[in-house]
Amino acid sequence: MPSEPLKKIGFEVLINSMALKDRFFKKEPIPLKQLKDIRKLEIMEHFHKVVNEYGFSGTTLAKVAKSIGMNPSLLLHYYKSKEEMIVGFSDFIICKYEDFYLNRLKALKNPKKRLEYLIDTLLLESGNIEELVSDRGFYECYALSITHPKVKEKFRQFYGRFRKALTQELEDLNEAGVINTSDADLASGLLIVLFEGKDFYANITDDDTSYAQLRKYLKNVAYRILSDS
Amino acid sequence: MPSEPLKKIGFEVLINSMALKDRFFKKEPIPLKQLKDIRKLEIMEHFHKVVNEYGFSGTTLAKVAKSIGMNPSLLLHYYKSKEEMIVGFSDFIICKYEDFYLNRLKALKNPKKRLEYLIDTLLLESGNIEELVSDRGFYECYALSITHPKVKEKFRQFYGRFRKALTQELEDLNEAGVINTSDADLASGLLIVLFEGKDFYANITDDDTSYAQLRKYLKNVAYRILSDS
DNA sequence: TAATTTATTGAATATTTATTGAATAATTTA
DNA sequence: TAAATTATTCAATAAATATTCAATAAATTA
Repeated sequence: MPSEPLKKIGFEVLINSMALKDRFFKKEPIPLKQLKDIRKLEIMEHFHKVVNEYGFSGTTLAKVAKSIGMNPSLLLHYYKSKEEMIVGFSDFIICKYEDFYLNRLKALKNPKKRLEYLIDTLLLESGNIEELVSDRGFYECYALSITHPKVKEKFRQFYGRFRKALTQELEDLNEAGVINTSDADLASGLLIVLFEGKDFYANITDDDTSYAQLRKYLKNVAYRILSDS
Repeated sequence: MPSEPLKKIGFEVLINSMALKDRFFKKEPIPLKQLKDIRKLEIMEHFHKVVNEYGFSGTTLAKVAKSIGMNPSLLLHYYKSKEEMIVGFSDFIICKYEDFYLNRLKALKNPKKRLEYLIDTLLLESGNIEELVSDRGFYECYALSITHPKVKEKFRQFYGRFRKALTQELEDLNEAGVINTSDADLASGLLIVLFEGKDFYANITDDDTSYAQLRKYLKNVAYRILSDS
């Protein structure tokens, strides 16, 4: 029995629906409409892999295709051009971040737990989401966004949402009495700066224990600032 | 009269010696040994220009050569390969940063002035060194450093020096009584995190006044943390 | 089942790429 | 001045690039 088609599939949906991919790999029949989205996701994942290793400058359609075991021409059946793939990749990367840093927070209820989780994920955790290494793909996109209007807009929209959500969260925590900050908007800006600065730092040091100490210190700094206006 | 040849010219020297370049543009005769270094600097400056616009992926020898008005083959006379140009470019970028953020500090004497200058340059100033826009070239190099051992090492060395110098500076300021921090090393780490986070933020917002407020807030945060252990 | 749309392959292509080597001009060294 | 080194230009090249097109297979729709 074919599962009903998803109305509008973005990466948000697909990333969390590994069931589809499983069926794909088990060679079970998949409706075309879903196949399209699975293929696009598959392409993005391997694009990510290749960019992480070679950067945009070393990422060719041939390499991506080979990584999937797919005919290079097929890539251009799902993405009209390499340019479109790159823009799509920015969406993909941003989606991953948004899912990890925002959507997870929504699950927790207890204010104190929320605060702890928030600060720990943002400041105490090291490096990158899934892997231990820094995510070159992300910084490639960020660098691109500096001159690429479309990609820049995507980043600005994302960080706009990010900051807004953080501000709201801080206001809630304020209300709940677990922090005490007079300006949640400024404080959320500080958190993002600390967060991105911390991730940046991950790649420019090889002293793991010193870096761990620094993150602990950043956490304390955040608590100090948040607990007193 | 030909000026005597510089013993060992790195970018550090050349960047601050525009006199040589002036003579170059006035078509005055220049000794070969100096020409070599001027040419290499010239190539790096135009490489920077092109990378800032197109990223590494769009930067070709042809474009760089055209930007200078130089024969493409001549590029490879001064840099053996494109790879060597890219590695040289990382040096060039790091040199610029080091000159701007470290060497300038050494000029000032009065402790209070030094503190002000330090925090203002690191946290209050917006965006990038010379231009108003973020420096794509810098982030291209940073992204490259994630997978490129040589470039990574250059970045680590630089930030190692940066942090060490900051720590020393904070200890001096501590001694002079203008700040009061129990761990200058951790505090210097915090400053770098704030600094890089702030620069990162420049490109992901279009609200100039809000960004200015945030930088002012970061400055205050830094003073608060530095003035009390 | 028939018609139509989508998926996939493979070959072909025009352009661009970094790099090389030969030849000439200019400059330095002896 | 003569010899040697360096700067510069130009033409050539081999490899790789994204993209296109035609052909076939599979799935959807009618």
